[in-house]
Amino acid sequence: MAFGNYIRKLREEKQLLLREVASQMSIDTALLSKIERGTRIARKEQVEDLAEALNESENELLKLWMADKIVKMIKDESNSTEILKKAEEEIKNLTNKKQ
Amino acid sequence: MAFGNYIRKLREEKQLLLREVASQMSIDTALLSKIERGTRIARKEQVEDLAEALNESENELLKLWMADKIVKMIKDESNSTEILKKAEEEIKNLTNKKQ
DNA sequence: TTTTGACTTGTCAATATCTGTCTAATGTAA
DNA sequence: TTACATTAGACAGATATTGACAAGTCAAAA
Repeated sequence: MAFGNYIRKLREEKQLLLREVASQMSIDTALLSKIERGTRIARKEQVEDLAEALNESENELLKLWMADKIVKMIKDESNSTEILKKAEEEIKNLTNKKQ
Repeated sequence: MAFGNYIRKLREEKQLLLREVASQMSIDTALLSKIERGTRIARKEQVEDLAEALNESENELLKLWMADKIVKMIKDESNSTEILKKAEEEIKNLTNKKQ
């Protein structure tokens, strides 16, 4: 499930209004609406604020948010899976080198 | 191998100079130098030009270039592998839905 | 039906980031 | 030294992102 849909679901489960959450995040309801609908990408600090406002794990939300950004980036490529595989491979190499 | 290192290797194997390749790409040598060293990210058209100038597969270079962008994005995250896994999962869902 | 409240959309100015080039510096081989 | 390849830093212009506002839709209540 895309990041936006996910946080909308969370918000609705907790029966919070856009304006309540947006206010806690110090942003306009319009902006939060767009984030939930996926027409705007949240900034990292906003994801952190969201975790706070929704009482959810910041790490987990950040993870979904980043995954979402990756998906947006490559979803229209025919070889998106290969791209991810290559990225994974590179990451593995990096972490080995780091040690 | 990171995108920049890779195209540098290709260029050196073919014994081409920065200024030769850069000229074919219609950019400054300084810019190509930075791209090869990874301090600047190439634009998509530049990758296409590179494929042409180096006589390499455009698709393959684009794939490596995108993978590189993903790596740059998440390499400092402790859970980078999880992020990739999540992205892969989402991509899978998307392609199923599309049909 | 009007009103109300939640949400959505389009637009805009301000800001931030990116882009490519220029110049000067560094490295290196003859 | 000289000549040439490459790199670093700084800059202006181009492009993208940001958040807010105002006006819109929609459904339920009055």
